[in-house]
Amino acid sequence: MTFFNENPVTAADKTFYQLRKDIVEGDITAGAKLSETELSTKHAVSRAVVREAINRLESCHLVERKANVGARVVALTPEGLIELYQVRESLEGMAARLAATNMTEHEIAELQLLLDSHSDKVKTSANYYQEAGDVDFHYRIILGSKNNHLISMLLEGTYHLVRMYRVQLGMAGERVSTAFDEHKHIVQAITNRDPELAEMLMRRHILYSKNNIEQKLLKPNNDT
Amino acid sequence: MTFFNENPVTAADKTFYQLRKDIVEGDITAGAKLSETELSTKHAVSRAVVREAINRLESCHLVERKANVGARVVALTPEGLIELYQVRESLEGMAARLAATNMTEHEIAELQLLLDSHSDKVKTSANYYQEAGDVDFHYRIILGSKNNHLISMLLEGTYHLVRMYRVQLGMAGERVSTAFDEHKHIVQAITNRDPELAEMLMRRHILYSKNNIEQKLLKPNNDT
DNA sequence: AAGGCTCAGATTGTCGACAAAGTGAGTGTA
DNA sequence: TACACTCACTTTGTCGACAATCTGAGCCTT
Repeated sequence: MTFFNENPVTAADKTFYQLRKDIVEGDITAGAKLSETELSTKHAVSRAVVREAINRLESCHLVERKANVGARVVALTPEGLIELYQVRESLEGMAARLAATNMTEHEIAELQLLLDSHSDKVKTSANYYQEAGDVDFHYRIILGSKNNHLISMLLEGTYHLVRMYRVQLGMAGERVSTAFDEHKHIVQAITNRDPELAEMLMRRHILYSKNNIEQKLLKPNNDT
Repeated sequence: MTFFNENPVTAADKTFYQLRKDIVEGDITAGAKLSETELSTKHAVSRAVVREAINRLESCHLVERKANVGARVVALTPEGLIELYQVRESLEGMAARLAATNMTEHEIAELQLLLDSHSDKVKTSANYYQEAGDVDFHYRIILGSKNNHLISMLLEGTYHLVRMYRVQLGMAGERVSTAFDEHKHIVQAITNRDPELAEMLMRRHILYSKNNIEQKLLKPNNDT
């Protein structure tokens, strides 16, 4: 999974990417305090570098910072996840709308190919899809919007948070076959250059995911 | 015009707010280079403080930074403005939708009052409205969504950029009376607790503004 | 015992200096 | 003249130390 413009050139970059990875994947536990001195010794860099990294994490809404007190990793709450999906619905819906007009024929053809390759895998190893394929699909449509603000908001902000929730609340490999069908219809709308339908289908797609997650969160004691 | 959580407690805060103001209002010209040493002497703080301020400006998409080269104020392009309005349409549409369910009766009543007070002013001094009233109106609906991600995205990011375009391309006091009617209808939909209509009306409202701006940008030589 | 105060310890905020990388004028060569 | 290289200068990146602020344990007062 390769993300938007990730070539660490400076020490602050590397520290930022490393910390982000640790937070998203739960190696740094949610709600934990980020001590600047501690992190600077651990990563063998100066405190200034760590401070810059933490500032960037704050911009991504992955940590919260209070003046003269310090930074904490954000807490994972059901409400936070719902809020995130509402933002996704709005932004990715617009992305799909724009993609329907702005994607090149070549890009659409490649999107079709991606879907075809998933078509096989979804039958064999179901959990593969949700993990990487789903991200890849949404990723391409976001880029296809050609709207730089939209792209950076989603790829530098929202998406890492969504992944943090997914990884740490352990919600992978769900709703696979239906989600795949929804993807197919979205691509169809984009192929037909139908912006309004593409947006509506994308919004429905994300809304369904949200409802699915909401259900799980409201009755979490079904696996005992 | 009071914005979201603006109490400068640290030197970096003050420098950030000052620089943001200077950039948005054009005192630091668009595309200009931000020299760390120069700014540190001018604002009488250390370079570390200026660096933190610039990093935060980058998070707001007000400046762009290249490693080992420096930071420049973003350029103002017609395309950039269009992109911004597309994002606004999407996010503020969702904000209106959420506000229709999440605003309290009291908040709605105050919104009505705000509109009534504008009703007078729009007849007397037309340019007042666009300047502060419009911002205030959208501001309240954004807060009314009660979605913290949405709120911070719009209030810390998008809105300052929009204002930068407005101030520097000088597009105030336009489309006032029609915009006012649109505001009225949006409030009506929220009062009726009709999320879908509220979203649709808000999107239309922003779309009309976008089209209006687009027209002006495409034929800018109508005032000679 | 409950509540407020003091002060030492720890943490963050700020600073100036050094290291590393980029920039551009000037020179030399074809 | 056009092009490429050199090298000094400027700017950014990183560092360790000092100043300002917060935290919490212990003590005092009521």
